[in-house]
Amino acid sequence: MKIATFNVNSIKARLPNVLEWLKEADPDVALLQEIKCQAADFPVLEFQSMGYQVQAVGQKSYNGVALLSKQPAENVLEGLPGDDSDEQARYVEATVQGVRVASLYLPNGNPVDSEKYPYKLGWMKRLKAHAATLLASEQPVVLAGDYNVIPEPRDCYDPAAWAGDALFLPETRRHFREIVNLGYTDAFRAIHPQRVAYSFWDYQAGRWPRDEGIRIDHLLLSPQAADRLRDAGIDKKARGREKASDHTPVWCELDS
DNA sequence: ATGGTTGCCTCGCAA
Repeated sequence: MKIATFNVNSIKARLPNVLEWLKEADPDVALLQEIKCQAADFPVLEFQSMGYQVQAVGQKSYNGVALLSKQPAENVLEGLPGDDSDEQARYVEATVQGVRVASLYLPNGNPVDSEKYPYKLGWMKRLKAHAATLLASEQPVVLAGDYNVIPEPRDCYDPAAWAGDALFLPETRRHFREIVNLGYTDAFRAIHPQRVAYSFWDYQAGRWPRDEGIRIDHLLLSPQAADRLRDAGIDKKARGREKASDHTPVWCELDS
């Protein structure tokens, strides 16, 4: 079972790109972030014609997540539990073939002296609480998406330059580590313990041609999912296309 | 040197 996550940075602007990637990568489940449209405006038919069912949670202009699956998505949960007043479209979760999968778009948090950083940390606390609840179910769980967290210095082309950024502050990394230490496995890091690889390259300042990126898109696996982890990787090809997103897909393969 | 780019769909904000 192949599960992939991809921050598409607008599904409307990226549709040909995403369809091409889907055709080549052929994941069983594709978790998308930053669709940047309302659910009603998501191009459902294009994905259905490729054999995918679509669960989309969106809002106008910003954020938005989707869960595409070849097999039915059951018990769909829209929105991260823990704050009914949070109206940002950043979370969708469902069960596909017995695996609980989530597409999440964790808040960026910049600038750190604004209300955005406490919102990010609050969202991470809610995610930790929910991740703990999911662990108690003892089912395979895959929490995938754009975490907007650089876990370690080696996941960044220039840690010093990012020292004060919301994606790399010690407080941010500590919150991420707390979720992992509940008992989750970073799929890419488990398969490639020594590899330096990135999932995001800024459009600006020639970051992509210089391979100056950061690794912020992750798949976190519960023990029952990690037991089945066969392979994982980052698809750099998508970032090199015309009209590319600033992110590239990250994936894992679970034994059936 | 505080640069530069993309997408939203407004004349700035978010990333």
